Amino acid sequence: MQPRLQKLHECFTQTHQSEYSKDMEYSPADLEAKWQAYWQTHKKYEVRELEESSTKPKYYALDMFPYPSGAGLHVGHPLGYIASDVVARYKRHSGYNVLHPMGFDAFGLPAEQYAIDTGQHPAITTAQNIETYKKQLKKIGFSYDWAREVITAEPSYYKWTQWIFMQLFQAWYNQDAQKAEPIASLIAIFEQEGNKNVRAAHNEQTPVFSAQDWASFDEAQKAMLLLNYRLTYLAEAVVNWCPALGSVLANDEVKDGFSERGGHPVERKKMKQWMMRLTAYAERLLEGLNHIDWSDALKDIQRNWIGKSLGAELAFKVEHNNLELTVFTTRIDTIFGVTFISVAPESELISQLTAPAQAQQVADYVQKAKNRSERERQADVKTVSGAFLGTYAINPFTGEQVPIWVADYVLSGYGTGVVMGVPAADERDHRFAKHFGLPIRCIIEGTEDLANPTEKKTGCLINSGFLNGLHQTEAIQKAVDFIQKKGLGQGKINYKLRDAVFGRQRYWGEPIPVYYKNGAPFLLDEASLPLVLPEIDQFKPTESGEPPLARAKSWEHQGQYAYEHTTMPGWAGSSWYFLRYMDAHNQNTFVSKKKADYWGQVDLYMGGAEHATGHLLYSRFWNLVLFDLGYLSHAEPFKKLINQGMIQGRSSLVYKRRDADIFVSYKLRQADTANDYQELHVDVSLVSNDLLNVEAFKKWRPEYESAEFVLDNGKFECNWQVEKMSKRWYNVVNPDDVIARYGADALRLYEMFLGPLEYSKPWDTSGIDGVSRFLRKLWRSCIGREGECLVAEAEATEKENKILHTLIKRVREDLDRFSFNTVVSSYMIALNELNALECKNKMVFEQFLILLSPFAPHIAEELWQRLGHSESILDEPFPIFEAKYLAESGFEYPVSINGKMRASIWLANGVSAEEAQIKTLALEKVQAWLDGKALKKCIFVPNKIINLVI
RNA sequence: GCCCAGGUGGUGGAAUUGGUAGACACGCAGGACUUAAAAUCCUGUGGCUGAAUAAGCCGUACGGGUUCGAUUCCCGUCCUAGGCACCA
Repeated sequence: MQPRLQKLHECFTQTHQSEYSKDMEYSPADLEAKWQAYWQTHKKYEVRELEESSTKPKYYALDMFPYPSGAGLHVGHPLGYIASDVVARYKRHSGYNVLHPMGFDAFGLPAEQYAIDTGQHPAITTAQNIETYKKQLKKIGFSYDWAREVITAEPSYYKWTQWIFMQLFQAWYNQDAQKAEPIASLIAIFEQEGNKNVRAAHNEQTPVFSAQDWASFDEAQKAMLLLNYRLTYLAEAVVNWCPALGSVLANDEVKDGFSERGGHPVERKKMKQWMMRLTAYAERLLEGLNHIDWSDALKDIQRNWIGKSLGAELAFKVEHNNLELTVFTTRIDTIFGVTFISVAPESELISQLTAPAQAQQVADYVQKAKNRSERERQADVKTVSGAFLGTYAINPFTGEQVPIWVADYVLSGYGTGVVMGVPAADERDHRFAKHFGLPIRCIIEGTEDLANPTEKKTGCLINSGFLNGLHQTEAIQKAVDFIQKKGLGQGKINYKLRDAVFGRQRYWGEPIPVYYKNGAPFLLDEASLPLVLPEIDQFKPTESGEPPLARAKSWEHQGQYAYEHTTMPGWAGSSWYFLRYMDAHNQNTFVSKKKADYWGQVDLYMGGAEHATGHLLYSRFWNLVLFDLGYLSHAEPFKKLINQGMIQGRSSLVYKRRDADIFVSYKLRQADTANDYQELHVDVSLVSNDLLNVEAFKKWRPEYESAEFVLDNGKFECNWQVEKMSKRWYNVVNPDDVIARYGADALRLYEMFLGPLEYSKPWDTSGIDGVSRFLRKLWRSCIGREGECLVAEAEATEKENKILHTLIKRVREDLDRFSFNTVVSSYMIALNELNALECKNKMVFEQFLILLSPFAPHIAEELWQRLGHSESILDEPFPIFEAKYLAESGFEYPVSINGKMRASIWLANGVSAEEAQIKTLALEKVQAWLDGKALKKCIFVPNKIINLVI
């Protein structure tokens, strides 16, 4: 614990452990340690796969495992863990065989950056951080089966990450079968007929060869050709290069031209890289979303990222040339509005398309456009630039001549890298045409008089030949039919999704199990896995810019062939860890088919939405590949997924006058407009209920030792604001401190009580008093001042049963819809009501404790024992709701007049509408409101409401 | 710019299918117990008018609409957070 908190903490623990001995007083520190030790020694959370004869259904509750950072956990991290633990425990009470594991995503940049700075091996830093995390997690009382812990950086784990890489390498995507197949079946086709007729996901510039050609190739040539088809392949590609990190990054690791980790600038660079053929699965990744229970928001993020668009590809002939330009468009219906064609600056056709007179100008422009960094291009999206090539293409629909331009708004990587310019229907084309004075031809009815015709994008077509009068969908259909009949092109689906870069020029990652022979990559034997990360003297790149692994001494395959020097990215290990938990110690395979089939899909996956386009996409991809190859029986790994919100910090702010060392209490500052104030963040541990502990503040900030503090009514009030929990704002709250003061049960209850799981909400430590009070109240309801048990066997009264069953109903219903916050409040309501009745019924409290135990397992175990049980509460069946206890003989109806609640009336069940009306009208209050006016209508909804219209 | 989610007291939030808006909790105010404090318990607490624990008016971002009845459904506007962003 930080020293400044130490004092505060001592002060609190003193008051809490005052006059009573431990047996009498609710003392979370003691009983939580006791039960955590009990669970561990009795292995209460170790789970086994069950025999087929067992009737217990399985349930797999999973948390996104953490990257163990040096800072340790703050109270925001366990939010999702607590929720999934509540579900895991609830399912266990409900008779499920529950798998609830935890592990660590242990490869990653921070440990490596630290290694570069200090020379400390990242394995050591990582191991230390994992220890800290585990200690913190264990204090919260999770029901994790630690015997199944996985750590991605351990050779026994990454052996299988490498093995999966090998499966991807040895597979190709058969588009006829719509699935991955072993590469052997592709080689068989090549031997038979070459690659002419193969329908496979492959690289663009794959040469065409015959069976004879294939037979004549040597080993290295064959290896290079097969790379064009493998699901993981080595290719020259434009990648996101981050000079500060010395590594390439995947698209999801780059945000607005900066690296997501560290915020360093990222450049586009052409490099030879290991890639994953993610695009082969674009359609299935999209389609699979329809079969899983994820939030629509998250599915939308993935859908947008995959970016499917339906369109058409068609060829424009180039004048005085044999070339054809193929364009991709989603609006082929606007073809009659084409007034120019533009190609991307990266296009290899430019030199052939450029007229000699324009050559210099075009070369200059292309050079300039290529030199612009990704960041520059993104920064001024609105700047229009381009150059005329001096040549023309022919619009196949009209036979018209249209000029060909090069323009940097055209992306080489999307579609065909050629755009048909329709300035009357597309904003970018419009901007371009305006800037260069190209003609704009309106082709949609009602746009002729608009200053900017692109404001109206749909409507009846005009000036469009045989498409005139048609609407968008019909016109597209007719135009596509036309180009297909004429052989000009065809309907085409396009995806934004790109293949994922898989190599990283870093040390702290899984070595890629590949060596090079005659320049071609070859896989290691399965028997030589794992390929262990070699020791190196420094963790930096070599002087010549090679990745750190190039520093490894005599690290060669069979003593002669160089190993691959890049390592796998952070997402490799996390793309399959959920499978390893099922069979964590298997030495023979990554997961046995039997166990994978037993546990099947993850029933509940809890984690942050920030992984939407990274981890959650890559995991689905690997799972699909393993499914295709027959290792798994389910295509989608995560059946239900919940994104917990972020816990934000609640920062405390004080105000200091700029002209002097004078701090002024918040409200006085607000009233004072004459002076200018500086706003300062203060550590939230120095503030309680927005009141600053001035003496503690002076100790924390010695430079203000002699500053003046202007108090308001003897108190110094702070302002507050919600922002990200971060050391920088001094608003980080450590769960260890909260547990030391209130206990893990209170922490668990409070995190759930804060609000709906999916919401982001601020952490306000003062609110935890409420749940802490609730737990103490519960304790005192069961345990007397001498430590004696206060509850006894008795027949429960009608009222007690009603309270209990109301609670059972709410807890079950709310847990089934993952509404954790309302469950906590229903515990409070029930306890308040039982206490009002002075209930001391043993059965009622026993049932209450079982209902509570998923949220507050320690106190539930302790009181369960003190109520006379020798067995743990963990496997007690969850209470069953019985409607008979809630039955009422009537209902207290609210009576509203013209929709406003004015009175109420108790009516027996089964009362007729007529009788209800008569009785309601007889009410004095109703008579006063009627005031002689006629009743127009009476609405009677049984057990809901009576509404009188006058 | 586009897509998506949301906007309810001083604060976190509740109201599951359109049916008593503000449950539960924090905070605040007052009281009891105590030498005192802590802890505990009790009472009050959306705003306005009012002496009132009489009565009424207003009130779920704002403006309309549908309905006997709208926090909930529909249309428009504003704001906040997230995602995407020359994707043809």
